[in-house]
Amino acid sequence: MTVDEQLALLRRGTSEIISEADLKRKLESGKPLRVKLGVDPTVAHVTLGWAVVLRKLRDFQRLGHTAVLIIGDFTAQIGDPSGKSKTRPQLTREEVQANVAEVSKQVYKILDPEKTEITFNADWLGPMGFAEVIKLASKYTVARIMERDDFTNRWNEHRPISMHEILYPLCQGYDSVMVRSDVELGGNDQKFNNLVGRDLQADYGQEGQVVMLCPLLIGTDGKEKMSQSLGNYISVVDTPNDIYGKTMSIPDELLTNWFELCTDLPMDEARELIAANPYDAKKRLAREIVALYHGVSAGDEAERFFKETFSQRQAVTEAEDAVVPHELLADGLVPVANLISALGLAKSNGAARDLMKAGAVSLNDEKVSDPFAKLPPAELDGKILRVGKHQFRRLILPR
RNA sequence: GGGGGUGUGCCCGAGUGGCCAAUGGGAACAGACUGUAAAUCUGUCGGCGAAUGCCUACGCAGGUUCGAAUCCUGCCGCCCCCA
Repeated sequence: MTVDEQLALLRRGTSEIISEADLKRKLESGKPLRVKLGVDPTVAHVTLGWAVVLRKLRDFQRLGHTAVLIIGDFTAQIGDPSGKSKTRPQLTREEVQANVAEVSKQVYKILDPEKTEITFNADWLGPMGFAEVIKLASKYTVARIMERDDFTNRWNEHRPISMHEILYPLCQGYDSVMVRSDVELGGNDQKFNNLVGRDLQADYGQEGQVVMLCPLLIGTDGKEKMSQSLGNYISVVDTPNDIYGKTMSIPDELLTNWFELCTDLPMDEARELIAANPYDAKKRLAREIVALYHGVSAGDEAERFFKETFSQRQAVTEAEDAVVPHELLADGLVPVANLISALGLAKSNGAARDLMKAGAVSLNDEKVSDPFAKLPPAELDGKILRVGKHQFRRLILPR
């Protein structure tokens, strides 16, 4: 593959490359590049949003380069100032490692483990002395730090900015120095942080990294960036039916964005599909995404399930098994509301009853709208309990 | 260091002694419609409970009162002005 062809591949799904000339030069050098990606250790799932950059990273790997994942176990304690500036939960090293073990399984659905390095930034940020911190801080000016949107806005709106938040970009930038990254990938919201890395590397006598930014994937709510904390996400380990269904629920306006960032379908084809019929295009999108993480046949299967269940409204006949807890069997009649909350399908008994009143609960396609309904176990066994649009369970009696 | 202001449920934001689990808007969830889209309409929206009920909640801790989100004291956070 020529360098220009490589560039074309790498460009898809990115919004900015700083600078493309630098990237081209690095590719031409022929040496394997170290491509850095910062990872938040507090997340538990690889979402499609995160997958956007991971997939880009995989493109690099296919071209022979090395992915360098930096687990931000130290920086997580500070919390990225962007967004709502909420302090993140502090995790111990052990918790972080357990988390990382779990998440990396998901990450390797996309990345090639052979070409992936995983490092923890507490390894170098943790032991730094105050003098070293001061030295690092001296490399950057307040004026430059304040260029960051989030800081500018908060400053103008008289909202607080803590000193430690100002150091956050420096921590991330220092990571780049420590791993000697050639390229750093990130979402658009990481532009400032990643540019600090590029600058700091120069200060430490290294060649500045190329900064590659991907647009943020809008979540299933159609409004905010996809994120776990907002609950508007699809995880790559969601079941095929869930991935398919959640994808079908995104607003039409997101189609172009999602095709570009979540699939490998050529964009000309995607645009044609969308122009022809958004609904059919969305089905194609959903099928493509399922296929990416569960295989082509899973995509077809999910589409069939969706069509039968939602388009044709056939009764659902297959669902995850759920055992009726034996304590609910004690007096011979099972209160349905309690069953629903016990199975985690509603937050509380009260919430379950609210759902029943609203007509959101059914057993084998028959509505159970009496909030105090109690049924003999025999009438539950083997039946499909449905709560809301997309929660299904096949009820099993304990033996 | 001095002076002023402010702190309410997921968010914004009313509420200045009882009728307040707390008006309104947004979000969220559910129902109808539908393409599990959009738009629209309807319902729910602190927890437990079958319930007239109980518990928890209006920054935190105390106090006044028969009774406080509302009054008092102290503390904490945040903002503004001055130094």
